[in-house]
Amino acid sequence: MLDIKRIREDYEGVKKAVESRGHGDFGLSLVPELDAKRRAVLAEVEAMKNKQNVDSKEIPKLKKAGEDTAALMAEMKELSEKIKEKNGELAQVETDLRNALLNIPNTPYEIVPIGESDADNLEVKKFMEPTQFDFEPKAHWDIGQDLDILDFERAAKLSGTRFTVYKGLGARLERSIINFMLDLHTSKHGFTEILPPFMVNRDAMTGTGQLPKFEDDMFHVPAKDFFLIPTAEVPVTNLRANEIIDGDELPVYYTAYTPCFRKEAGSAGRDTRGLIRQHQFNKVELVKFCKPEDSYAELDSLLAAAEAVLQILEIPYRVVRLCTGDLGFSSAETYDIEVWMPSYGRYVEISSCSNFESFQARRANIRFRRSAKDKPEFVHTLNGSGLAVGRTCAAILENYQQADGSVLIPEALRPYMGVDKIEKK
RNA sequence: GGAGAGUUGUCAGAGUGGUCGAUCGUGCGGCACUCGAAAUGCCGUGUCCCGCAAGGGACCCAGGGUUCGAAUCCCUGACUCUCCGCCA
Repeated sequence: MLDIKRIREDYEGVKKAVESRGHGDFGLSLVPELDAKRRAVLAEVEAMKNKQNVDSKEIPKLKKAGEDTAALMAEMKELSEKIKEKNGELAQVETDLRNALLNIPNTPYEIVPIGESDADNLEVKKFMEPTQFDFEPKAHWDIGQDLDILDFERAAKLSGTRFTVYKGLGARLERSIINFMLDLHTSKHGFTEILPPFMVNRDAMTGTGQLPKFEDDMFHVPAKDFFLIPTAEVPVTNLRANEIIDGDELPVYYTAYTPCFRKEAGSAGRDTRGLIRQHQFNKVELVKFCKPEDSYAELDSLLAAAEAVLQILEIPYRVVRLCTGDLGFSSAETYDIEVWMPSYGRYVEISSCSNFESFQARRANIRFRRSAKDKPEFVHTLNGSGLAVGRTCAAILENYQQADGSVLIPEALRPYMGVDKIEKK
């Protein structure tokens, strides 16, 4: 959520920033009028309430003096009804204003390139060259089926398309990747491990920006009005909702493994094979809370922590800075890490590292106090995948495949796997 | 799932219709005393909104209701605790 004061003071600047995303003004133009109306109605209501407060204090005094209060009380009754009416009007304007604000995306950071789609993203770094093979490499879905470690057909029997069953060393590989990532981030990068609920309420989903706009992308559990989390970002960021964090505690670093659930509603026909786009996938997430002045340095170190995973696993990747048109709703700046996927013949997103500045903090009401004397301020929140586990698994299968159909296990995973190779039985 | 109790400021814990934003204690900040500290004493200590300001409004789990007036009464919901049931 954008700061209403900022919209008031720099409407043109905010408008320009929001429109740089390329999808209109997201209803921003409704805000000034709603804001003005809210303040006008608020002033009226408060004036009436002031009269009510002052006059109703007279009643016990009059009663004590033995005077008749019937006339005054009748008058007050009338006022009370007017207040109720005006209050309804105020509540309506406030709801309208809040809804308008909740549907406006974050303003892109100044260095975000202007662009329409992922074609306009800017490559800022590259690690290793794309893997070369002296044989015809296979796609991970074929490798997985040939080695009997991935079973898409039986998964379809259980849950339909976009689900996978991992089997044997496949299941073990997925679990090894999760443990490797968590161990790396907790022991080398200073993150505290969190194991959160996988279902959350509406407030949490609104706090990080998934609601109200993207309800259709989420799996909903009607029995309790819960949502299956689309990313650990939701429970982990909202862990600190409605808190005032002691300034000395910042920055706070959390990491969490969770499954993620997404409808993938708008992506029919895309990535229908393999592990790339699933309704349920595993992810290790990194979340940070920090002081505003530190957030861009924290984004750099967050990105570095995520990159470290692929560097240690020795898998080729590149980093791109997303352009305005590709930037997520809540984000002010995002770097995507894209891993080399031989079956696609291109780089595929495996992590998205974003600085949300105060956008989520304002929605979820996450503040901090620099010292005991200072007023609370909103923190900046950041998060990034560290990394998507299923895609990492796919990248390992494809980049580490051998001519004989086996797959070598990256050195760093061998202690977790107990074997150095997956081969056909 | 059934029955009961509870949810108040950093914490602990009063308050059952009218100067209650809220007693007392504790914590925290400041001052005094002290060589320094402890102990003690004094003062100050929530958040949000509107307003240039003066000031005003709101918040005692959340949302409704009753009333001239609600932390206090009523209804609904969430959560916590105890007992029973069920269960990994």
